[in-house]
Amino acid sequence: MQEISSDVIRGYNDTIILYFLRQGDSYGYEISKNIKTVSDGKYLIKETTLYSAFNRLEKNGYITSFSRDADNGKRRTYYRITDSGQEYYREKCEEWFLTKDVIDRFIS
Amino acid sequence: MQEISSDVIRGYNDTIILYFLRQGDSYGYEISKNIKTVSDGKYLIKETTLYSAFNRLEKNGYITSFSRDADNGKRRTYYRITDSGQEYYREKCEEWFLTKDVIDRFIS
DNA sequence: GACGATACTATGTCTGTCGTAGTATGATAG
DNA sequence: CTATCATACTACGACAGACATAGTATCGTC
Repeated sequence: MQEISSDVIRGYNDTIILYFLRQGDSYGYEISKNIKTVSDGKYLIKETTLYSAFNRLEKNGYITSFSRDADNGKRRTYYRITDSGQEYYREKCEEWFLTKDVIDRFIS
Repeated sequence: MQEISSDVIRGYNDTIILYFLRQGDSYGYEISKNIKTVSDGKYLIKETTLYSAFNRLEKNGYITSFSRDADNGKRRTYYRITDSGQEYYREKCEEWFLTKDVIDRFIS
């Protein structure tokens, strides 16, 4: 099976995470499963990539985190998107359209 | 002016260079100008990025290089795409379509 | 004779991904 | 009742590619 480019995804992991957080608070494992589902298994994010993205996003003020006990008795770290994160997501979407258009010119 | 994502381009600089070499032998400065033209000035590749890409491409056998005196009396390093480079270009185009499709699912 | 365009090379920094490993809990199977 | 799997992370270090900065050298133009 042909693989997707992790060097391209690189620029959009933060955006992908925000995509899910826009739909409601979530946590690492769930987002990881959702990415798999939405991409039809074409993209499986690495745990380390995911959690370091959470840290970066929080440091930049795009998300906030809080711990909460889940149904299964486990303690999870949940993440919530901030207004600034919403704005960042919108900007990245704009950027994506432009970038896609430019690269398309070099593809035949 | 909205910028394009260098983290996305990152995965496609080699492909962009090969795009031009498929049209004929060329050299650094010319390719750099061509990238600017084709992208309508939206993407200006950095010199260091360009020349390190040439080195990588040659190391991987996707291009060969040779020196030749240009009209203006200057000595230039020209690059030529190899069969392997042609194949690599085609693969990267395939990959681009897949990657684009996956990322689009996370963009609204 | 200064300056800009051309045509590079060298070196080091930074960012994000990823490999590897480890910790800890709950659910499930044998 | 114990092994294994799914869940839910954290720590650490390696690596690749982009890029900042700087320097070299030639040619044409004013």
